[in-house]
Amino acid sequence: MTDISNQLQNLLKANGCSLTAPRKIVFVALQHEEPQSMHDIVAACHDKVDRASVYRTIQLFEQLGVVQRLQIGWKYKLELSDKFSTHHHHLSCIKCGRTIAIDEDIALEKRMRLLAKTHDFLPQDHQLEIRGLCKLCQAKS
Amino acid sequence: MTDISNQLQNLLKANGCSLTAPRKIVFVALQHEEPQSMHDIVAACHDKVDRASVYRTIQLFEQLGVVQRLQIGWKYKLELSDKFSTHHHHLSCIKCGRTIAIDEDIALEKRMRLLAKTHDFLPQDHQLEIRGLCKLCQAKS
DNA sequence: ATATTTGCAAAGGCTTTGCAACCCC
DNA sequence: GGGGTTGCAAAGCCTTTGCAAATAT
Repeated sequence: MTDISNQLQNLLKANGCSLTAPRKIVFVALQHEEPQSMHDIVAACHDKVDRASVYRTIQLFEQLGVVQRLQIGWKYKLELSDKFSTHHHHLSCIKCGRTIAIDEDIALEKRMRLLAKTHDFLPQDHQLEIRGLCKLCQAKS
Repeated sequence: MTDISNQLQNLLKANGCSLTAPRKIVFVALQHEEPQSMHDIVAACHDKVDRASVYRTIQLFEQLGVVQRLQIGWKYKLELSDKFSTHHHHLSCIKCGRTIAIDEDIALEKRMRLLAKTHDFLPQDHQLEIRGLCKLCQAKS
């Protein structure tokens, strides 16, 4: 068992749940470069996990902070949260719909912490989406 | 007619649409301190605009950049976009669900522009959500 | 007069739920 | 054995669409 799925198993166990075969399959399906729609994930589990179970698993994962929802344009997508992948932000192209992940930026994170502090807010996690045109789509227009 | 609804009318006109009574009502419903769910907006238009027309109007407004969707926790909400309100970001409390708007922060915006630039990305607009505990909920725990 | 917009009702999708069978500890 | 899980099918939402009537320019 890999480190990461071990971590998942522990997290589940700590909450009285177990790492079952269907959950493993959903977890693997989530390991994808770009954020995916629920439809994508169901498709990626095709014939192996029932749609309802995928929904239930995603819901559980979200409660445990394994997965997070992103608003990409007009629809939401899912991806592993920071605990299970590296912290990053998104550039999403309004033309081709592609999402580019960008690494964490220390200066940005610092500034955000400061902002939260000025509002007596205790930050736990955050999400940044920059919408615009990607390099390829700029070239096309 | 106020400046702002004049601006809306011009924008609609420029796209071959008109500022009808139902659209005005939806626009007014959108002028709310916190981002609202579709359900809230339909309710705010109660008995005056049909649900389908609210959906059509919101869709149109989104295409024209009047309205934007936010992912607040597990559901999306709607609010007027920067053109029709001041640019800001959100602190959303994972306990009480309240959303606090925070003003634009020059340093942050600058940093984001830089980030986009390093990725040859042409930014048009962005959205930041910081999740955590608000002052009141921190006090409670 | 013509094109746009609306309400109503019905269709379509997406998501959740009830329940019996199944699996894990 | 007992609680957590799953698949299946059905129910429930949320959202979109077709169409005739109403409205705007």
